[in-house]
Amino acid sequence: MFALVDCNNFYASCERVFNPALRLRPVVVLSNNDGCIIARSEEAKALGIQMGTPEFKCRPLLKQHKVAVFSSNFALYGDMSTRVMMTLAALAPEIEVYSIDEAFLDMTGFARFDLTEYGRLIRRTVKQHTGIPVCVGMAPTKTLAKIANRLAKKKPHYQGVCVLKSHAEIHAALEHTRVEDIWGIGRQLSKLLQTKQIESAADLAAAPAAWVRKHLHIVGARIQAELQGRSCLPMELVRPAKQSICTSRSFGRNVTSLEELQQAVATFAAKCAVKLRRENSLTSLLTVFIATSPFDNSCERYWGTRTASLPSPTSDSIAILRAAQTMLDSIFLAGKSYKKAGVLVSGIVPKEACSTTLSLFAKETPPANERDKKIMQVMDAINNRYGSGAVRLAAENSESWKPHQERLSARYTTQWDNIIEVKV
DNA sequence: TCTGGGGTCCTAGGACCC
DNA sequence: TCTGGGGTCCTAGGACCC
Repeated sequence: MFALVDCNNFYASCERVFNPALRLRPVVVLSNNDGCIIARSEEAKALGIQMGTPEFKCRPLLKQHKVAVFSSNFALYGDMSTRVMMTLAALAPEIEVYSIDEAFLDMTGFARFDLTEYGRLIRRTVKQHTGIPVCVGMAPTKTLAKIANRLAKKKPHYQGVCVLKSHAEIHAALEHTRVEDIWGIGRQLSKLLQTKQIESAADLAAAPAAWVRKHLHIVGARIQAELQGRSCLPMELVRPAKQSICTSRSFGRNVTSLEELQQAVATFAAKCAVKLRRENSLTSLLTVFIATSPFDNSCERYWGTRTASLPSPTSDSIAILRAAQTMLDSIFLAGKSYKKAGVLVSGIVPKEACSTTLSLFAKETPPANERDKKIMQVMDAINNRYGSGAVRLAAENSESWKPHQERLSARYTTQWDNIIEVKV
């Protein structure tokens, strides 16, 4: 058996934990740059506010119902996530952290327990330790556990815990689940399935296997097997190293000058390098992109992108930044209003794998490499102790392009001097 | 005025190898 | 009339996830 534990309206719930007055009010959380609504409390959902709606489009509604609106505060959500996961890790032999607000638990060996009762214990414990409400779904495969979790959330009579064990329970759940609500079936595949009159999860489970394999490929075949109770997706206990790392932002206002783009790209490049070092990885491929707004109909959209391989794999902020700046120069077109930029590193290799690999043509000699490595170590150490941004490269600057974050709550759990902001 | 960010996997097709 | 068989690697594009 697998359990899927999923936090309810996670970002909105995080804001509520530290501001109990919000318990009686609808709450929404915005995406970066205060653009779209990406999390809603139950009350906000009841008002008809849709996921992904631009904030400005529902501003009157938000105001009318006195909705509490927050900028996204990832320092807070990330830390709260860690606390939830640590609590869950103590409640099961194995845990797979699937996303910031979800984890699979291995329930093998729990057969002699009352699983529903155990699910309630999980809910109570997470709520007590962190203040975050969660729902629990349990079933013989991950895909079925996802379905169980969805029912636990949607049907009040489950009281937050749904266990699908017997054939009858599973079949009833599949009949009440539409194909587009199955984990791994998105908009396109749903459309295809509709044309074949496959509308419920039960229909998909019963569909001819050869047809599924041909049109939904290997991924769809796996989903079908999982719906039938054959487990194909094992627990993944260690997170594999990332294959690519991207840092990108929409700008708070239009940016036209190369200088401002250079500052943005430098900031993103340096952030990618920090993420790489945290992963103990090196990159060998760098992509830089800049883009105009997709919503501005007055001019044609420009998406400038360039990818280049680096002379040797690196996680050095300075080396990555230099390469990124050169690439930016080659895609910059004067006279355009840029709304977004980003840096992506790929071709990632583990640090140990190439500690001794030197480039045949590299300009820097090994002593210079060693010196730069030490600089990065010192920078990381200072930033870990005194907060990120305590020291940074001079080229990094977010004065002019900084995204909007006008309704940011405090970093209640990661910043000492923010603790006093707690209001009861 | 105003519309997010960060990932993964799979497939098909082309280039290339012997 | 007629031109093998079996691979790998890379990339672009599409689909999906949170």
